[in-house]
Amino acid sequence: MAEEKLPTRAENFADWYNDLVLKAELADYSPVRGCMVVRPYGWTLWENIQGQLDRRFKDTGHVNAAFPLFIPMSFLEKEKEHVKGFAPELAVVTHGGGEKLEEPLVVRPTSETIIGYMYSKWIKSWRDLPVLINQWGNVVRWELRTKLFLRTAEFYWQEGHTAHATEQEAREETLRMLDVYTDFAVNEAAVPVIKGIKSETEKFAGAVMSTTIEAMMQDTKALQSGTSHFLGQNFAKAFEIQFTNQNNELEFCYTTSWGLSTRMIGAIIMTHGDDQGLILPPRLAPIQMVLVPIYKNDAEKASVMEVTNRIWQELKAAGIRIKVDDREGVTPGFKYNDWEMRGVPLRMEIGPKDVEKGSVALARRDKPGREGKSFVSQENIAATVSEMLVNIQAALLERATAMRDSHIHDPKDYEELKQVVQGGWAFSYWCESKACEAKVKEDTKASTRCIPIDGQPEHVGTCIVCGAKAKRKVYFAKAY
RNA sequence: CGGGGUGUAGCGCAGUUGGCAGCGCACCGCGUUUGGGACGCGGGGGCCGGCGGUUCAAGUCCGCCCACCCCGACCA
Repeated sequence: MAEEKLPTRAENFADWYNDLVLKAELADYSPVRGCMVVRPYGWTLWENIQGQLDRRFKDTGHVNAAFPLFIPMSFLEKEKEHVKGFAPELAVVTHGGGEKLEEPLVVRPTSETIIGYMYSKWIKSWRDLPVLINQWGNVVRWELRTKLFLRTAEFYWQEGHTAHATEQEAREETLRMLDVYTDFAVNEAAVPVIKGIKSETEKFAGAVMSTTIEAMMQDTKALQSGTSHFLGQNFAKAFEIQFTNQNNELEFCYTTSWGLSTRMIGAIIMTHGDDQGLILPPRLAPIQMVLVPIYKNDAEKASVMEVTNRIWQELKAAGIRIKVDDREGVTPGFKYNDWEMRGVPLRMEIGPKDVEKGSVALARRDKPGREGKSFVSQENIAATVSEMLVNIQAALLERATAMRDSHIHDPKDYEELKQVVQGGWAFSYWCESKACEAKVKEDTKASTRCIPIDGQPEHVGTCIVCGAKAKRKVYFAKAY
């Protein structure tokens, strides 16, 4: 049961986040350092995320499969950049069945290698392509500093792995899946994101090009919320994923990979939550509406519960995820706070006065106090509730977008850039040199987040750091 | 892995010159309550992070170790 208040976001955003995750019962610390236990409420949220993504993957022609947790160490070593990137954070199994293993097994940090190996077995002809497979699973990366959902040693995600005959097709796939993520984030999670391309230093180990969706949290830090990589022929060459083309010539495939993890839950928390607790977007919320019956004695209870049950049936039949909080011995006020902590988007109260008047009270989670409260007729209640959930979903996206846009700046010089990244993002011309990127990081702790795909200026400009000619603009921001 | 901090009931903490291990919340029982975090009465719960030392006596003093948290370097 949730109890007591959270620290405010202004006081201490990090503590607010941690406390909220625990008190809303999304997750808990595990006895294993850096790992988390996802509790039923958090997992149901993840299942809803999975459902929406999986639907989109199937709609774009992908199928699911499952690959093993263990990967031979030698597989990782086959792609030079890949192993360099992941070596420091690998968990390695050296023993099995009481015997030392001949070759150590890596607990997968991602599955490009083992899937590449399998693809080389499965792909022979251009007729076998494209291969469009997704896997839902867990991976392990031995992180030094962890934070629930945002960075844990083990996390849950999906990883899509595709193989194509041509570079163009693989590049299109990379961007198609980035669009899927964008559509999901914006329209299901109500998290506004900017899609763009990662710099050379920020890209995935082994990729030719990494793309990302970046979201701004309420502390203005950036959160990479999903990534899609064009891997070129790097993994195809490492694992000999080859096919015979229509001219009977042997060619290497072009591959992609793309992933979105339980980190998205962190994005939702830090995008929408307030000082009362979590606020969940209705489309993903495990419980969309909680119904609190109110009564003083048995007579009132009988009449209130009659109406409560009728409305419960009606809303359930309309497909609304609803819970009746009929706990005895806790006051309605306690229940309000309890469900607000858990972020349930809408609350309905039914008391003796409502029974009398044929009304119910509705309270929107996104608008605290009187502003979010309304009294509506019991007539057509399913339509009223559905409409309100749609409105809440839209209001969350609108509020988050306004917050983000008001914290993106276009600094006029480097001095101003150093200022703005302390409390927002800078959108500036950049010459795309590692030196300038490193200088910003050194001076401000802000890194390049992405070169956005949309919204690039028509004209060339000058790099905000060194003044050299720059074709494109990039976002600089502190990041999680 | 460097710097700082904290370890006492599920959580948050107090514990004086070393002298019976406590408080608040939570939990259990009974009763009264219930439209914004109710109240009364009763109750259960401890390897005081671990190991060693000093002492008649250690939560308290000393040494070593461990764990976790925060800040840095690395990251979905």
